[in-house]
Amino acid sequence: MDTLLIFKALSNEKRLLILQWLKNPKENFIQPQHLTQHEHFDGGVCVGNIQKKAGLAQSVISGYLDMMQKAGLLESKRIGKWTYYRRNEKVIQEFANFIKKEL
Amino acid sequence: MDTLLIFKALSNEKRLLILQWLKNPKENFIQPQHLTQHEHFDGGVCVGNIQKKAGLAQSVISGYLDMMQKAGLLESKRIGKWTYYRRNEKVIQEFANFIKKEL
DNA sequence: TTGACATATCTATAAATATCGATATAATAA
DNA sequence: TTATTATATCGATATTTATAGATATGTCAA
Repeated sequence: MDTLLIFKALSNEKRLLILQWLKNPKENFIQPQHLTQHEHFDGGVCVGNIQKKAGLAQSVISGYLDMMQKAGLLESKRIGKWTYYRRNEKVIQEFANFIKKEL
Repeated sequence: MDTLLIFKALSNEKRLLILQWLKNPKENFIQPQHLTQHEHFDGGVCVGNIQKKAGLAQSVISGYLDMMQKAGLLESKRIGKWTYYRRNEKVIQEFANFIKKEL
């Protein structure tokens, strides 16, 4: 876990919000029609819907999500045309423990 | 508590280290001779000693410490010529709770 | 009061980050 | 195959951050 990368990823208001929004995808994002039941990536939201909610250019959001994934905060899966992103709870938990014990 | 300010303050390696060093001032910094017992600011380390440990210019460290104080992570007290900085455990605890519950 | 020292503030520059629009790539639909 | 849609990458520019050195301010000691 690269703690510094995580702090950098979260030192931006929109990225911090995105991580929090992803705690409740159903309440915070338009629900996609694209997914059939069996290819579900549970809790995942496609780039376009995150972009609509965040209100920044598509290229910006794509870069943000990539950065957050590289920090370990998110994980993604491409299904057809769409890339779905969701929280990586394991890393987030690890980070929370680091804060509690080492910070 | 301004969470975003805290994340920004900690999104820099040296600032993150300073906060961690201040958990154990005696082990991490030269002990100052300047303080008499009664005017002690327990756990506080003067700017110059933090600067020596961090290895950046004095003006940079002064700015870092000010930024960390504005974020609430540190508190300071001027005693004579020296300004002592120490951790603000209350805010750090609050931040840890935020991470655990809201992140 | 002057000199020395600790810290804070100011100025300048280089590097990193934020952001957009345009284009490239990948997948699907017609 | 071609057009359309979703996402990723590229190129450009503006803003922010990192950093140093110079100077100002505050405090103490001679």
